Amino acid sequence: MIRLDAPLFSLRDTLECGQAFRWRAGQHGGYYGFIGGTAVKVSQAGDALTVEMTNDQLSPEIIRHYFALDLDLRRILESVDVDGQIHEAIVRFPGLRILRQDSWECLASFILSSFNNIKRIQGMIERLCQAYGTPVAFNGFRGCNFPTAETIANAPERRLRQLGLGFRAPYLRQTARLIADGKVPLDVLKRTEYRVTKASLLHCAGVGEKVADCVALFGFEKYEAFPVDVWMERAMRYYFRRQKMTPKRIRDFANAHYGQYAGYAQQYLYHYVRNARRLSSEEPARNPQAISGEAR
DNA sequence: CGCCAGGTGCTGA
DNA sequence: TCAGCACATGGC
Repeated sequence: MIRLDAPLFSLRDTLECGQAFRWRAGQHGGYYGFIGGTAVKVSQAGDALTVEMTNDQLSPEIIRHYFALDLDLRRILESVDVDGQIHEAIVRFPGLRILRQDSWECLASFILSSFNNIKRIQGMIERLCQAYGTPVAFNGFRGCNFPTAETIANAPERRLRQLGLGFRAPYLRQTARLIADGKVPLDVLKRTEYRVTKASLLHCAGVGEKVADCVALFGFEKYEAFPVDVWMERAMRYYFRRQKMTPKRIRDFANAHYGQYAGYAQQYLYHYVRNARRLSSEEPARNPQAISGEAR
């Protein structure tokens, strides 16, 4: 068991804000999931973060890095706290941090996310892991870690469709082949600047502007990235009112408005409009999912 | 039962 | 460059 000091950190908001799809809440608090292929149980009490795993395979440094506890979140939030709406989101969900996920898993996951809902994305990924990942166990927790690009690249498209991946099956397979063959070098893209990383990701099948930004933000620490989906368009009505909104205009606006950590602002707004906007009297939630679906 | 979901790729103007 | 359309599937 490892204990870490985790000030200004919310495990729940961090794991349930939709950036990662494989964490599961345990029966008695805490979350089960994987860090770097190791099965773990993570729980939080106050500013103390506890990570349980088989004979402490992961170092405190690895864990601190995964949860981005080394970043000065207070300073980041101050830099994006530029208007009433983002301020509300920050006040409502302080401690939400952007994880440092495995880049391949992140890329694959967000290819599956397109034109889809989070519940089903989770199921698809789970079945993919059970079919092609390697089994890992920890106490009563049994799971499979995420399959490699090589494994997916060699999986028959028909089998992937049987897992319920639908029309995304060929996209995932083709992209897995690109990664396995080194045509898109993920390790290099960690070190390149945002524009370069995103441009490279756009070569992958099933990766458009939005998915590329998600992967840049969640898998490559590119905090300028501002993924625009339907929820973000809803949040942006606060600024655009009746003006014509296109994803590109929204991204340009966000980078100018929030600055170099626009991606952090995006994640706070995303979580906020999906979970807390209904607390505001000005605009009642129209989508049922925002009320009953994944709300607490 | 219809609508919606962390969109992308393709086509034709 | 951009609007319009098909795309698999399941939760609600």
